[in-house]
Order: sequence, then C-alpha cells, then structure tokens
Amino acid sequence: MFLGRAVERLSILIAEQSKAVFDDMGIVIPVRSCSLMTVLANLGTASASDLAKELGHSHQLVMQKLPKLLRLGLIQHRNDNDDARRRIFHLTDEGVKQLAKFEQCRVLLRAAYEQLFAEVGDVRNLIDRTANALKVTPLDKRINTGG
Amino acid sequence: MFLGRAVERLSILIAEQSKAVFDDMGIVIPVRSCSLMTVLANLGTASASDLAKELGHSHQLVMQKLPKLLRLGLIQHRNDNDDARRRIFHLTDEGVKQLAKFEQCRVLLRAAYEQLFAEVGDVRNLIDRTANALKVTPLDKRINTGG
DNA sequence: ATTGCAACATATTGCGCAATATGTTGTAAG
DNA sequence: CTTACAACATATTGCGCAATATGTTGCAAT
Repeated sequence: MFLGRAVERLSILIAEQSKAVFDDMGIVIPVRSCSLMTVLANLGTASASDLAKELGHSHQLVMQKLPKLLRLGLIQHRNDNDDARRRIFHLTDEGVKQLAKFEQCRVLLRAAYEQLFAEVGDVRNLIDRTANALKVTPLDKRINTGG
Repeated sequence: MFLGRAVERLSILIAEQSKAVFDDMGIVIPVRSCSLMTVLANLGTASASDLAKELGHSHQLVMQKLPKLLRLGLIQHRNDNDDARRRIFHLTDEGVKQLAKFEQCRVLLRAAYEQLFAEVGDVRNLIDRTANALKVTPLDKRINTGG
C-alpha cells in the first residue's frame, strides 16, 4: 500500500518537473509522447500499429496520443495507397525541430539524473529490479505462499 | 525521462497487483481510497475538508472520491445542523466491515513488502529520499546550475 | 465469389490526479 | 445592517492509462 503511494507521488513529481524543464526550453512535445516522437523519427513513416509495436504499447494507447500531436503540428498523416486501412504518420518540420530540442534536453536531463543518482543512489536500477521481481512473483503470490 | 517511465510503470504494476489482492480478499474499497477510509474511521465523522487536511490533499481530490464510496455503500453523509455549508461523512456498517478486512490485508501486504525489500533492496526508502532530493533541488535547477 | 479471420482504426467508458471557476454559507469588519 | 472575505462544496475541463466494443479493410481459404 504505502509503497504504491510513494511511487505514485514520485511519478507525479517527476512528470511535473519534466514539464517545467520542457517549458523552460520551449519544448511543446507532451512529456509522455517523447518516446513516440523519437520512434516515429527513427521509422520515418509509420502507422499507429507500427508505433505501438515498436513502443511495446497497445495501439489504442498510441491512438490516444496522436490527435494531440496532430493538433500541435508536430506530426502529419496521409492515407496509404496500398492499404486503405492504414494511416501513415510522419514528423512535420516543426516536429523535427522540436525533437532536436528534445535531444539536447535529454542530454542535460541525463546528466541531471546522474547527479541525482550519485546523491541518493541508483533509483532507476532498483525500480527496474523491483518491477521485475513483482512480475516474476506478484503480490498475491507473495501473500498466499508466505514467502 | 527514462526514470519517469520506469517509476510510472512500477506505479501501475503495484496498483494492478494491489487490486488483484483486494479482489481475492473480497475488499471492494477502491485501492486509492483506503487511506481516506482509514482517516474517516479514525475521525469518526468528518467533512470533505477535514479529510483533505488530514490526508494532506486538496479537498477537490477528496470530493472526487466520495461519490464512489457513497455508491459502494461504504460511507454516508448528513447535513450539519450548525453549519449549512458542511456535509458530514461517516462510515456505514458495511464500510466498517470492509475496513476491518482491509486492516487484515494490510498486515499481509506489509509482510509481502518486507519480503520484497529483502529480495531487491529497500525501494521504499530510496524512493522517499529521491522525492525529497527532487523537492529540495528540482530538475530544472539541476540542469541550470550543472551541479 | 463468398466466407471467415486478422489487422487496423475508432469510439466509448472508467479510473485517477490536477486545475480552475462558480455558487453557497458563515463570519467578521465597517 | 451591509459589505467583504473565508471556508466549503460542486462542476467542468484537461491529461493520461486502460479496457472494451464496433467498424472497416485486406487477405486467404473454400
């Protein structure tokens, strides 16, 4: 219980502070859509499903992010001539510029996190190991078997 | 960036697994409303603002949780005769029963977390220290000053 | 050619945190 | 007594993750 709360608070804190950094640097990409933008840049053109596969998310989750990116003028789409089901997305010039800014920002953030980890410990690593441990042995099993 | 993702994933994972444990034990209290229920039990009767103060949250956030608890029959409310602004909430019998179940569950969960911490390390402590470090020196300052 | 299935896209709903605006009531200052 | 402010409650909106249902299109098997 209490671990959940603490983790959630930290998650919100990081999201807030990341947003503040983005604002300072003039980055309009939604914080939680950066990986989507990066993946799209690497793929060049991609459908929602392509992006979902690459990100390891559901295509629905990707679909929910796209309208905002379209509205921000960061991406565009066109229909696929070969496959009427697919809508092909790609970055706009503005999207490319924004992504370049983000890449600069990422370098700075990485350094900031290194500094943070040096200060308090390697949270990143411990969180990953915790998540893995919980995937291997979920809470309900930890309760039933008693250990 | 990547820390944020990892923390968020862990947060969702814990919420899911907590929900599963609750389901198994027949607890219908929403996972994120347990502290509210506990606080209300301790106070006996309380307004939304009382609860918010006690929880350290905004009263709006508390207000958003109350309708669901009412719908689940876990709490009731009545008007305050002395102060027409206030709506006084209290647990129902069902709410008391559910909270008792939750308290049993909490003991089990605590043990499960102790086991988890023994396995991977004291995540709880490290997360708290990380959050505190970020409150003292936010990400933007860590970027600007360079350390 | 039709039928059935898979892939893809979209819409809807629910949960949860957060911010903002509005309205109501109580109380204290003038 | 009226006016102004504080406390409280409510409503609305936005963001984000998740689950589910519904269409649509493509393709392969019959």
